[in-house]
Amino acid sequence: MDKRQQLITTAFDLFYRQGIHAVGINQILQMSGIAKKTLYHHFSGKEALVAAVVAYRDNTYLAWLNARLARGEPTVTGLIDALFAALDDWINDREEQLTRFHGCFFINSCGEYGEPEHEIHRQCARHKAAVVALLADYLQQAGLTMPAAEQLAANLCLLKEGATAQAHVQGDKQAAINARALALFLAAH
Amino acid sequence: MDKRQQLITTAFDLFYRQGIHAVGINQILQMSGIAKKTLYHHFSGKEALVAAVVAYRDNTYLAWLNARLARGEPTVTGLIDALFAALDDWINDREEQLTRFHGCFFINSCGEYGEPEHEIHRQCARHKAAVVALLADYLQQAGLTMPAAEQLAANLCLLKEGATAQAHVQGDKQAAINARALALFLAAH
DNA sequence: AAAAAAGTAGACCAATCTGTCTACACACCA
DNA sequence: TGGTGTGTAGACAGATTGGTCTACTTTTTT
Repeated sequence: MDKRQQLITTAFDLFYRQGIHAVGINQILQMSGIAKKTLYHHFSGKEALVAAVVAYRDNTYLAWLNARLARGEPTVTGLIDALFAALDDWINDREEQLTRFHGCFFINSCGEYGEPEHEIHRQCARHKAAVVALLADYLQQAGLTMPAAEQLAANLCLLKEGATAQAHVQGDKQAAINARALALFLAAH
Repeated sequence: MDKRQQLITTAFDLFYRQGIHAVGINQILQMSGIAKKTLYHHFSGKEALVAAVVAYRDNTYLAWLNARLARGEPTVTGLIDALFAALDDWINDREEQLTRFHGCFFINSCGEYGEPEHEIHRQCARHKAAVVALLADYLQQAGLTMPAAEQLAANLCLLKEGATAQAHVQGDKQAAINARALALFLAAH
């Protein structure tokens, strides 16, 4: 078990639940049982750890979403079903690999690094772009031409972000189901 | 020139831009030029100040939204136009009273107070419910019956949250325009 | 077998955090 | 006239922050 990876996953758990600035280095060290020197051997400072944590979540989330989309039918409605079924599972804590739902980690992080010029903020923006691109790719494979696929992917992500925010802030556990209905309605023209 | 109010607005500006936990009491005091004793005279501690800041933003935002909705035509499409025109103005920094756009303060705050049981989180949830209720009220006045008005209001808010998140994280300045197109399409059946 | 890399515990540092306190000033009102 | 409420500046306290460092051990590679 790689100590570097242990630090990242422990830090992610704490950051995701409590926010980044609310969690201290010592808390991460204590919870993971790793020495301070080891942390500073792998990371130049807290900011570097934060960047690594965001990158880790980026990978984890994209891999999960990709697997869930691949599992569904390769049609537009099939992909919409797969997307919002996945979202529903996440929101209702049926996906252990994503940790207990506390909203979107990238949106949360942008709340703490509000300036768009900040590197952490940029990383989050890149993640969101990757999600749209992934979705557009699947939609294209389902028969949509490129401008239409990108357009629909962006709209589906808008619904996804909205549902995620509502689920977290308001505790609306059915947000994904509602969003799916809107998405299917939209796709049906 | 109420010192209490000065503290709240200064704290809001800093919290909104940098996040709550990233801003210290002393920074707020220095920026507002107010003595520490005065702060602790008005508030029992930082948490109480945070709560007051959230309540302040709750009032400000609802008042602004109410004014913008009242300005529009009292029809369903007129309200949708008014809602997303307001959102567009906010995102593109044409609304000074709301401070430069840094996403939704309530979503950001829930990122820092992730547990739904936390009082700050609850305050944010109540704000979101109030927004939905305000919108439902206007939709009802536009002729919709109660269950339909509430349903549409919730869906419009889902689009609004999605657009807000996309605008902040990805810097998508046209998010409100896109969301309006979806909303109008939805309302037209 | 030796060298290099990765690990340990925890003392230590300067800075910063929230919050307390003293001592004093001004305004308002009974 | 005297009390109450609101304000000031800033020293101070105790905890915690991110980060450095020494001295030592374990693991891996050559």
